[in-house]
Amino acid sequence: MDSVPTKKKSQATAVTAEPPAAPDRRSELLGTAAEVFAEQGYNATTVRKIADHAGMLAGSLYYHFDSKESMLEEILRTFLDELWDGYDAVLGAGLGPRETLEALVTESFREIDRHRAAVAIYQKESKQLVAQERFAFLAESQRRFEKAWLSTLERGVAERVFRADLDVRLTYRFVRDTVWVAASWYRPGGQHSPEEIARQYLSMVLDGIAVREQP
Amino acid sequence: MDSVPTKKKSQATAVTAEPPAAPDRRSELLGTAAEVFAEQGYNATTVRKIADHAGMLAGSLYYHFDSKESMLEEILRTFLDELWDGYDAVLGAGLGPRETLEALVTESFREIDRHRAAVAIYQKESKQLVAQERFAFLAESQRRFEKAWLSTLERGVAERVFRADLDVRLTYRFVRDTVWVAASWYRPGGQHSPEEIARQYLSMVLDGIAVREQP
Amino acid sequence: MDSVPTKKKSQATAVTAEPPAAPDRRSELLGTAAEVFAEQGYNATTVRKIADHAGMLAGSLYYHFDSKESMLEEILRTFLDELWDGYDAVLGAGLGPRETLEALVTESFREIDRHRAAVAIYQKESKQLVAQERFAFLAESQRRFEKAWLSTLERGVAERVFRADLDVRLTYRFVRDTVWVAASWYRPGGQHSPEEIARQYLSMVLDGIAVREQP
Amino acid sequence: MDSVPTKKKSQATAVTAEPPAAPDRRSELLGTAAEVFAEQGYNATTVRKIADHAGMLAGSLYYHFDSKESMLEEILRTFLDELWDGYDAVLGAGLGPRETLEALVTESFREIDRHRAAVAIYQKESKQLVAQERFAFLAESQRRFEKAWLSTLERGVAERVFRADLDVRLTYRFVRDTVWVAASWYRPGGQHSPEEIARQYLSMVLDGIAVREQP
DNA sequence: TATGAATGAGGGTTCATTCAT
DNA sequence: TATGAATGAACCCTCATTCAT
Repeated sequence: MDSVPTKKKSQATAVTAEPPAAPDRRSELLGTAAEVFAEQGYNATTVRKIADHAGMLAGSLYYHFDSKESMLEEILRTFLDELWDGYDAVLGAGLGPRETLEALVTESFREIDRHRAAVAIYQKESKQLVAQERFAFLAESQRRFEKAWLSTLERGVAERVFRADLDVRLTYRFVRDTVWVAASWYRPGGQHSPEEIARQYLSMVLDGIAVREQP
Repeated sequence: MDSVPTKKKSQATAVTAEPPAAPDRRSELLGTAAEVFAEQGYNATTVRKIADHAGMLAGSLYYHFDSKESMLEEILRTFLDELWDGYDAVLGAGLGPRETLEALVTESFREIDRHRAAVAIYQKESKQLVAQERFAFLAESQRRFEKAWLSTLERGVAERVFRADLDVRLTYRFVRDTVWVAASWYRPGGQHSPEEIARQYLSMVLDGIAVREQP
Repeated sequence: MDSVPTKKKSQATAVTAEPPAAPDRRSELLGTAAEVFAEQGYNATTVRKIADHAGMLAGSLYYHFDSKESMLEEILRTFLDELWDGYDAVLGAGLGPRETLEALVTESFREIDRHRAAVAIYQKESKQLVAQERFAFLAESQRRFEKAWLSTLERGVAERVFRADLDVRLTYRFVRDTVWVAASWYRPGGQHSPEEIARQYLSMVLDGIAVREQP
Repeated sequence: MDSVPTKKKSQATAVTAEPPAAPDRRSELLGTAAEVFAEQGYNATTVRKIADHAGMLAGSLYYHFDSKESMLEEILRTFLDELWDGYDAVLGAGLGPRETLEALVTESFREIDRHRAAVAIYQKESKQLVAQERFAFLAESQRRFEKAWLSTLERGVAERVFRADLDVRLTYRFVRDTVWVAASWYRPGGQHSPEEIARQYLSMVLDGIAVREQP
């Protein structure tokens, strides 16, 4: 199960919770669902599979959620909300372009660590989903995302921190993809911490993998 | 349609004949299917949608193919066969590690150009598919792929062409994913040729995006 | 193949035949079809299976026949026509009840020998078919059949050749079924000739299998 | 519906309870399915027809059963299990050959009375089914069946209870077929009880239908 | 909260049949 | 006469969803 408690809220709910033994059955189920969606794909995941993983019958899920789609929506919304909490903090910190890029990448790997399943789902499904009204928030998020990265890269080029000959859009795509695609192989609790992966990754992106010729 | 001209043959056929213009209704249909699979995802693609795109009824497809799955298999097999033709040529050319890496990346972007749809399908579906006996050839290909890249990177490190502090496996994953994920946004006939994209990408990977401090 | 040439006609056609090499492609195909119908059941037999056995494509059969059902009809009609040729000869011969019964049974086993496939089809399918207008001739045949047997049995009882305590209808059913069901295991050219099987069977039906107590 | 009361249990349940009157929606549905299979043939029976007879939609059947085929399997298994309960009791009772034969025949007609539909299905379909792994139990049953009958007949011949000139295999086939084929016309609740039919039948088989010549 | 049973809309597939060549 | 390709109806089955209990 995805044991990802929403950071700040979790404490609040723990306090106010009324039915003692039900701190958040809902989030528990969402975690389970996210896990299965990530592993098998949204379409290939039947409601019954989710229910099986949760130890209940398919129909029973509908007490908690309106539909399979609403589960997906909630999973993605929760993830993106948290992601933007992090990103906004970085973007509002008044850092230089290189430091911003480093912070964004590091924050991204942290989110992958926390929401691996949601990220994997996002990667695989968002392209089809954005077309639906219900998932318009994905498009909105993508726009903000693109803007944040592009402007950081452009600022870097302008300030001569990044190379002048970059095709900024192309670079943006490469960087974006490489970061998020990591969700497909990253396993939380493995040998690399998110921060370490970020460092390695940044080292490669910023300085390249080739040995520099010593003049 | 999949604008995949068979490299060398394309000229020959263009010269010789149009009357036998239906040598391969089969390939035509596979191209259509690949397009739809790539756009909507394999599971979400109904056989009827493919048939619609091909201007026929769903049942008619079964005159040409055994099943929806066999279409998928043939699409992926054809793509991988051609990919390995190209890779094997590169790997057998006796190049140094840096040149090998450059040639592999360039070849990869050429394959994306030729088999965009198949690559996109491969990216999205292969993880679920390898579990099935029928798609065991995907696992085999992945093994060879990993070996080719890892050994190239290791050779580069040993020959001091690549940085000594690389985490080779991590680097492999980054490079691999970034290259192939390009299939999700690449549009053949767009403003960037495969070779140009390869060049930009290699520049980033090899030398980094940061401006080098002049000591 | 069902090597059942229509007895008398075969010679006639052989004489009149115009396309030298096509004495009766039609009957050949019907024989093939009957074979497959008998082995797999009418419903489970696809037109393609018949065509495969005949070395042609499914669609090609429609040059020779209107439909799958018309093949079935022709198979059954041919069989019943011949059956009644034989039965009518027996019934019109003015035999006593016991001799009539013996002759009918013997004739039946001869038909099984000649039209094994058709008999097997008849056994399995006639019950469903009679409901259709097209196969009304099956019902007609059944009526005649029942009448022939019942009257023979009744005559036998009246003439004290058969036991007085017989339930004639029940006996009729037993005799009828046992005779025809033999088509399901009979193999032409096996160790028992039709006449020998008839003899054994008649011996059992007429005299019983128990040893008679000698008073 | 299949009016198949479980022999001994029927009284117990009749006494204890009606509220838990739905212990077996499953058996109810199987009875319905058996009825339709018997009447229309397995292949010609659509799942929808079964559902219609049961007053539900086709898809709903799949809540109770895995597939159409699994319904067939369960129907045949249930029938054969009960049949062998009866046969084994007879075979283990230490009767003489004639009494064994009488008891087997009587038991057979009782099973036809109880499982008419299943017997009819068995008759029509078992030949095609045995080829499938899933229905291997049919072949097993057939082997035991043959052995039981053949040995009884042989014992009878050896003990001079049955005629010495019998072709035992042929006799076995006649007896076997005549008994079971009765399922195609037998109607439970008709004018003949199973025991009466058995008596008539045995009288014919044992003593023949011909009047004995009084010496 | 959860179950058991059912719904209804498809989805992949089969197959008898048609028809231009 | 036969082929190759397609049609269209029907079939078995799946699955998200509903609802009385």
